[in-house]
Amino acid sequence: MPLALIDNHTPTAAPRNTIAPLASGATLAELISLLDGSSRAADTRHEPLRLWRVRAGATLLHEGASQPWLHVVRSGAFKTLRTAEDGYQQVLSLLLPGDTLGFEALCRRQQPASAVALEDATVYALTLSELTALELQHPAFDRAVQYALTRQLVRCAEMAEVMAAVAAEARMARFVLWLSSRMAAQGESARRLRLRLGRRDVASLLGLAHETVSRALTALAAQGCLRVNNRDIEITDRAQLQARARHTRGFSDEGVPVVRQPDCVAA
Amino acid sequence: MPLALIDNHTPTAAPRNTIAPLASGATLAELISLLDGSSRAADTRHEPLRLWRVRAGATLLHEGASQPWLHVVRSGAFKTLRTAEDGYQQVLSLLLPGDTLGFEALCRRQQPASAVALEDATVYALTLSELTALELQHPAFDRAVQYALTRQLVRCAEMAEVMAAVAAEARMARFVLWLSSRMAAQGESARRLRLRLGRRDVASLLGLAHETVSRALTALAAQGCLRVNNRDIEITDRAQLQARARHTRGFSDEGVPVVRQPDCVAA
DNA sequence: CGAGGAGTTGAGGCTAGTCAAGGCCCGTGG
DNA sequence: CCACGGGCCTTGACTAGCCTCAACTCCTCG
Repeated sequence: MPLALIDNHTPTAAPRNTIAPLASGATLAELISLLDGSSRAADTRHEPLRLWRVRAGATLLHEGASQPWLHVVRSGAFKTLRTAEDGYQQVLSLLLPGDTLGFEALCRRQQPASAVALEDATVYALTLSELTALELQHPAFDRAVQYALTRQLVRCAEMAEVMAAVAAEARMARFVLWLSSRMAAQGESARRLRLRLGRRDVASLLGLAHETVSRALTALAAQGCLRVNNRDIEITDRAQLQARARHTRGFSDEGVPVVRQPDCVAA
Repeated sequence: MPLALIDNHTPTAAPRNTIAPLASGATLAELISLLDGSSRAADTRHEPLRLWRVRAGATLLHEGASQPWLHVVRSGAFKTLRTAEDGYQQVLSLLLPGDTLGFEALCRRQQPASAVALEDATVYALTLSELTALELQHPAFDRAVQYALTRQLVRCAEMAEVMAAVAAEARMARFVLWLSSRMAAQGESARRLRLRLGRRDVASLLGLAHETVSRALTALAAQGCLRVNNRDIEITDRAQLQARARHTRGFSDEGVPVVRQPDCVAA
């Protein structure tokens, strides 16, 4: 059933189908290795997994819609966003291959956020019942899903740490470092990376004005930490970039001894 | 239950055992209902689940330690924090009953953050192998764990939205509303709530100066949104508080009715 | 070629961080 | 018993960083 969902981000008519099923056979083993980050190409069994191609700019998930589909990003990138009642679009996260999409529906009736493809992408598409059935049949898949979910929890805490930086330059530096580590985890270069988001989206994600994002990037470039060309960033001095990331306003250094006490428990 | 227990935050030697096993028999059904938020008291089978009592101020999880224990908060509250190399303690999250603790170890060798009890608490304690065994034996438990993990993902996105508010007063207002909704989900009052964190911890969590937190609270109180007494907060005008939460700098309340979609489905 | 969006840069005002002092509540110890 | 000390919280004054507004350039696309 070739269902063609149409994105609504253009006030004019959407010309082509921006989301379409992909015929290529996808194996469960590939999905599992994608979820838990391992690169093992296990069994070659040919499970009938649904695969979708999503065009850049298309909206895969619609905020507020009760969405029956659960996704895992296979290639490409997405941003999630919530639109306030005044129309402001708050960017909430950046999703890369291996990340889950729409699993929030497991505990909420409606999707809490929209998901928009930042570039052409492919995603696995499962229904809730398919997910539970696969989990029951394949314990390895079950663990892989848990692995992916907890990994995203870790990512979330990392982003909280990025956001908690008080100074704009530090926040920007932390975000670049965070993205770098994510790219490294994907097997891509940790030095040269591509900002998939526009300045306005980065600003929204970091809670800054987009002019401040631009200024922070040029400032970091002027200090020799980065080389910036539009959305392409090269980290030229990682150590100094990390120093800038630490730099909270006023709190430079304090020798606070860390108390290390084991609150132990008898087994 | 009496809530005004004094915390022993003395950095000197911990006198007594601050974490101790609890003999009370805990059922798997109770844990499942705790995880997925339902209140059904299902089967009365007496599974030998480990239960710990944690004194206020005690550190349940140590950052960096390879921790074999996975926890689910049964009562009380925790904060998670990461200490930077300069000694600054960054508060990352606030955990309440039903939240998981330490599951990040499922995809990381080390605990990414410490967890400190804000008040006397009880937690379930499982080893990784016990978790997987229980999940294999009891599909309901497996789904409950997934439910809890995705719920925490949703919470994480909510916190990102709180943090993304540019104005300090708006950020504070959003945090109070967020906490209120969490307390309501716990079955407690959404109007009168108790900040479990000190001003300094709230400031750290929100990325503000603790003086700013204090000022924002008094400002919101002066506007009639709140009544503040130390860590006890009463929401006196929820509508105005929500208006303040929307208030991003410059984008004041212009009546721009864009799209009015139903906020939530019944029950 | 014009339109429009994205990015950059500058000027100015105001928020919020910083430093400092004081009040309050609790603990300890004289 | 009260003085003392050390937290936590509050308030004030000052200042700097960031948001706002407003240009301008560059690039893409129709």
